[in-house]
Amino acid sequence: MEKTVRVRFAPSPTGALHIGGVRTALFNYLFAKKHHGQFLIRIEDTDQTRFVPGAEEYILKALAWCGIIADESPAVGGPCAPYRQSERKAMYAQYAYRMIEEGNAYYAFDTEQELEEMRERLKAARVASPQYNAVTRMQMKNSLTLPEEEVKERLASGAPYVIRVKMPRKDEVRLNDLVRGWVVVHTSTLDDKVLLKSDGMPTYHLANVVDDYLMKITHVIRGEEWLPSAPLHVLLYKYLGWEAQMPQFAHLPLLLKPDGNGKLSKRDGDRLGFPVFPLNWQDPFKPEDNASGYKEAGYFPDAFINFLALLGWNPGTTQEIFSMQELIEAFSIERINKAGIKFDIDKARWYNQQYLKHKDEAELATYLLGELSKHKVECSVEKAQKIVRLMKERAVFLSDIWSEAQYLFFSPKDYDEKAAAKWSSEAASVLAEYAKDLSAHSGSIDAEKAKQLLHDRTEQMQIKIGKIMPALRLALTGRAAGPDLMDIIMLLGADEAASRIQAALLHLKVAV
RNA sequence: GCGCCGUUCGUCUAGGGGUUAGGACACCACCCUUUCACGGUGGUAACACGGGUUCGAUUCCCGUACGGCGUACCA
Repeated sequence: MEKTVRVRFAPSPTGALHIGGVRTALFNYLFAKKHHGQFLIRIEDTDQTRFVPGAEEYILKALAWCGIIADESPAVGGPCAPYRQSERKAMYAQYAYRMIEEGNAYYAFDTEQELEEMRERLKAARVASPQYNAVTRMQMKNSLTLPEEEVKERLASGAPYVIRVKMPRKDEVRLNDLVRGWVVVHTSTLDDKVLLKSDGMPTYHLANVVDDYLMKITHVIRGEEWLPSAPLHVLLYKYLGWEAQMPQFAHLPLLLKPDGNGKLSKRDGDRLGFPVFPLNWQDPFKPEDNASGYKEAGYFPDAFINFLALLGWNPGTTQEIFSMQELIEAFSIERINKAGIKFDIDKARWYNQQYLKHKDEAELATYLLGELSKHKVECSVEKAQKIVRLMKERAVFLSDIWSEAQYLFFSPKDYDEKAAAKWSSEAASVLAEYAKDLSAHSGSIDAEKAKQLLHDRTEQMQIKIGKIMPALRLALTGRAAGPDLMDIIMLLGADEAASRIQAALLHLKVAV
């Protein structure tokens, strides 16, 4: 009988949740749901110096916006509560002590300065890997080098210490990563990582292993930046006697900068003009860390998720559009790629456009109505729906609908320069007559009628209808492009259309 | 530096010992159209390099190059 799948997303509350973190959460979620297991959120706040107020709320809110809901979390609780490592502080030390008793860890008393000196010394001696390890630890101040009496005294006096893992000098650790296959590392290349810090808090390495064990995690799905320390974690499971319960590992490829080198960062977003976070973020300490989010940029959560899901994973078919449910059904770890992914915002835009196109018109109309009431403009639901139908096929974002629709409510203040340059006296003369036709018609007018009037007019004046269309658009909207003009006249009404033409005639006369 | 991981069109990717190397985004052209967009059709464009193994390698192995990550009492 297979164990119930239990996976976790374990962010640390140091700021906004990066898009890469969202993807990691998503893959965990998809995997859990696919196997009818549980997805939990655990807050890794063991570094109190990096704690940022509001970050945890942000993370939870961001995931909720994405539709990633946890079965267990600090917010909803669960059988393994608490889900904040700071609240689990008392649980970790015992495991570190156990490792000391069994000879797999030791106390270390070195000061920061002494550690610094050691690194300098090793660097000067051109040591290949300057670290606190099986050979260098014998020159440091720890329970392996100090007389037993002195160790006892130091501990009794309350002197600060850390607990470090005693990395074997000559051994091999192997782990079978679900994405990468067998990874073999020699312990001689690993160092004596700190397990328990001098403030009594565990480091990530200890906390994550202890909690994953206690929370019965079956699969650890996390970013590739953890791959180098995975062998240490494997060793910890062994030392703690939990080998049989050790979760399987899957290390995800990283999201990389669109250009240049390195991981995708906040700076890339600022520089290239796209969000790197799901939601807007206001940093309580550093205003320069404020960031814009996909939500506020007008992306739909389902489009955003769809886009993210196909970064480093693919279904093996040509299907591109997936609902969350479809993603759950299609997802498998075997189809996760190994190579890093250069981030491409164009694909995200395309996804958003696809989703916008298929959005319910009533929903879009509600949005438009909301924007309108913000600007104190009256508009009926029916009219809003008509507008939405017109605007949505050339929109990528929700906000495009509003910015495009504005000229239906406010007459143009200025005119597109390129289009204005093509303004001809010929078109102007037709338009002057057409405005009169519209005025004569007065009141509401349908697109058919508007077209009929224009048709008659151009016929009578013997001018091709195509010649004056751009001018008409310019007069009516101030723009060079947009939806069908007759529909626009219908929406505007005959009188408003006529007066806009008059205004344009006046305004653009100079430019002739 | 050292360790680990990676490398198919510009980007995301499918594929895998014998294929016209497939799809999507972006780009270009044409069609549709009053314009823009949508839509449709078509197009440009890729197996990093060098050695093996093999009848045959883009696919398997080894190097090299390039890239990524790690190398904290950060996660």
